[in-house]
Amino acid sequence: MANQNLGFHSDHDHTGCIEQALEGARALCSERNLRFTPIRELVLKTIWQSHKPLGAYELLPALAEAGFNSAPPTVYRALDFLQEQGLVHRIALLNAFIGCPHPNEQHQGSFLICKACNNAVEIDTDEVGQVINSQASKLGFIPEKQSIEVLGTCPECVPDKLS
Amino acid sequence: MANQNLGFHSDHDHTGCIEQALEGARALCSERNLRFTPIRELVLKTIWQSHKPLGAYELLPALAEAGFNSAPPTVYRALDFLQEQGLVHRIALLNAFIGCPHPNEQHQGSFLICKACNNAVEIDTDEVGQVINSQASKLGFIPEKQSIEVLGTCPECVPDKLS
DNA sequence: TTGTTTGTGTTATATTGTAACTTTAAAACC
DNA sequence: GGTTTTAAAGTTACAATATAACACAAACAA
Repeated sequence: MANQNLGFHSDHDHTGCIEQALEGARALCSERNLRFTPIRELVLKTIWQSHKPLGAYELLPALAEAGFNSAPPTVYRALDFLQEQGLVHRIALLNAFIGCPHPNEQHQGSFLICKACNNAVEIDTDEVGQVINSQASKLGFIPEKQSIEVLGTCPECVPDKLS
Repeated sequence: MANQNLGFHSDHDHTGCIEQALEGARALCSERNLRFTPIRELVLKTIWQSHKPLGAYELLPALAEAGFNSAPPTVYRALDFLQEQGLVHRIALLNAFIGCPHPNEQHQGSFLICKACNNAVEIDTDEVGQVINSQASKLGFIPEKQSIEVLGTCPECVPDKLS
């Protein structure tokens, strides 16, 4: 799957990202015999409108527009499903959700998050993740879920770039 | 400062942890010419009653008991102050706060969190933190704040220990 | 001691997330 | 095809977390 190592790039063809994500999700659900319902698809599609994490409540208007019930439980259920399947990640620092560019590979979902433009980019932390896990094991701790998130400023937003 | 490498140990003298934390905080504030007010002290002390992260609202009763105003802003202000000074960390995955055993050293605050008993232990992630930061830099990203949190099961709570 | 800054009191409300129950629609079975 | 079973969505109500805005008071600085 392409487009997964874009980094912070404002000038890519984002339509491609969306298409790929939806296509990938369809394939994945079909493989796993899961129902990729209209609501789930719409939520995923809305999340993929940008590379900015969206809050659950920001997804409600899209549901309303499409004629669905737009109460919180609806969107949280869809988000739960998408998270369980690895199609979206939740960013704890922001209470927000973002699409995963490679839902098939088993991984945690680590992010660089720009405070200025709000874009978030998923990074590969398999190696450091293993270091952390082995450190945990030494303390007798059995790790299950890891969350690595970095707040900062992306290259598009660094001051000198702007001047 | 002792007691900072306790790991998951249910049987330590916790009074020591509390005393040390408060003493350290007093020293730190005095050094930095900051006011360690009764409310700030009480909030810190309450947080240190255990090694379990506490939600902001769980701190309110202690304020009420001591005769202070116990509306949310009071506790959030104290928490903001304590966080700024590195005396407590916020655990994003839990929306909860925990005391920092070594507020003097510059660091991020990474945690192993037990889903069963809720205890959280701070771990040193300076090395992996640097790896992540250099990875970020390669993408032109300027990191500011890092959050590393691991959910799992602590040695006191692993099934075989219980049987 | 008079301003200025910092901390606290207070009210109200914003934001995020769930519980519990009903209704509908899809899938599985006969 | 019709019936049962299960999964998803609709709906209402509310819980949990966090902040805005303004009033007041105590500490500090000149």
